[in-house]
Amino acid sequence: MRLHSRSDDETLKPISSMRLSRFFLPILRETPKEAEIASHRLMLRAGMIRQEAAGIYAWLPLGFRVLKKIEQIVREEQDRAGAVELLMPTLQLADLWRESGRYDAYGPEMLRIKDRHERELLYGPTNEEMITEIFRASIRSYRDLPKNLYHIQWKFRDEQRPRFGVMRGREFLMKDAYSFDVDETGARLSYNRMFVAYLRTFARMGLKAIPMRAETGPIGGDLSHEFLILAETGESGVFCDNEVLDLPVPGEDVDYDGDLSPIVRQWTSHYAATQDVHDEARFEREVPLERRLQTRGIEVGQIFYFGTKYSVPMNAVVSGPDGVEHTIHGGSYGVGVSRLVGAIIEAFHDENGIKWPEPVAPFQVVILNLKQGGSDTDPACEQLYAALTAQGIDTLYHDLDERPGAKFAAADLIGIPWQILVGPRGLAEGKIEVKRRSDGQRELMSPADALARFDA
RNA sequence: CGGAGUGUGGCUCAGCCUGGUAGAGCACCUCGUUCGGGACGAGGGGGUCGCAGGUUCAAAUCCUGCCACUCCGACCA
Repeated sequence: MRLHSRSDDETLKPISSMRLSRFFLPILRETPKEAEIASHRLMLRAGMIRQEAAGIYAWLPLGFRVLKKIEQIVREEQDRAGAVELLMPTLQLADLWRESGRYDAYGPEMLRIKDRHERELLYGPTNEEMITEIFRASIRSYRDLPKNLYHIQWKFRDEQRPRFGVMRGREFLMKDAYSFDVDETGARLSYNRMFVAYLRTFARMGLKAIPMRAETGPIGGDLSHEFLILAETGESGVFCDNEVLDLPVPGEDVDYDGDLSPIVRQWTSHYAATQDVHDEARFEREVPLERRLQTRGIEVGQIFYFGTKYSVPMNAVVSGPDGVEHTIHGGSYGVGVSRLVGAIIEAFHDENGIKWPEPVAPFQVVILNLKQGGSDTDPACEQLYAALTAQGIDTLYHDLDERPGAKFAAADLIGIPWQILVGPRGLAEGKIEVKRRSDGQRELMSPADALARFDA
């Protein structure tokens, strides 16, 4: 199988187009009874996931594509902000967690297992201990700081009650980054970099994510923000000044080495808090009545500054400019990558199915051959499919011998942003129809015009 | 972890109360007619009825235990 093709500009580009006849897309016509919320229902119906156990899902090809797209956006923005990717294992030694004191503190949410030698292991719910161990083994000088290391890896938290599909699974894919600085001043700069990176990350997925002051929970520390997207089905109650919805998101050219505090200040000066930390008196004092927004939200990320919580017990120190050892100041920064798949669907769907924002869509375009086997439609579809693929557009060609109605329903369900309808009726006039999934807008045009429109 | 439920073909469900050798719709296969918003007809394939015991001539159905899953609540990226 060819995995790559060489395009005109000599860069390697993966071939991501697909014929439905070769794909694996087990669409369900009826809604499985266990699915309560829209994203869970639609992910099951669209053949994106299959439940294997409570809170544990197999990612089928369509869902996997979206997961990968989201993961890549997260990765690009972490890299842009100066974080460095690595990959830590899912299994960790219990002894490592005894060093920080969390092995006993964490409770039954942590999955504990033993190997054949009776050694105690755990399936990592997070990686502060391990990254601190990795850091302290190699970094000795303040001159090597700051550092921010991250990985995108599967986590396991044995939730008492998993629900809402991938929004609250036990196994989930998370990006977790860890910053190391010589003092609190430096750590707060690292915190701000992640703050800004998160604003950009979620905006690139088409989401309005609002940073809110948060409790620090079992991770510890004294400075933390949760990033929530607003959705009625969210698990957290939120109170905020609706002006935060219109604040500008920093562009690609943001200087991560510069002073980011004005951006952070702008986003944090408006009232925004989850139910846990909500202060009604302050809310009423600071926000005029007409701007008070009380709704629900889905947490898609959280950032913490936790100081020396792990570096003290685990003895992570560097030599400072003064020649003496300084305990490093740390922060951790999580993004729920798999949760985002569900969260995005919650934000973008209608009664017919999903409406993917283009940056995370599993395909950009789906071609619907309205008369499979037609002497005019088949070659027209083949030409479009080949040309779009050559243009670098991820295209799904619905080439199954199904009735038009079934193809329309399937296309709406799986939510590809653009549908190209190729039928004998339009083709008789040399036209095909381009339909935008987000608003249903349709336009008749020639195949050549359609190709021009999608010329990246 | 408290409370409430559910396990019957891939999916949605009926059958269980009142035991008698397993059904429907959708999906799938074959043929034909169809074909711009989930077609129709005819024929066909597919199920250890969650698992293990027990009662009985006979268990999807009654009894006991276990397992899995779901929902409400408390808790969490």
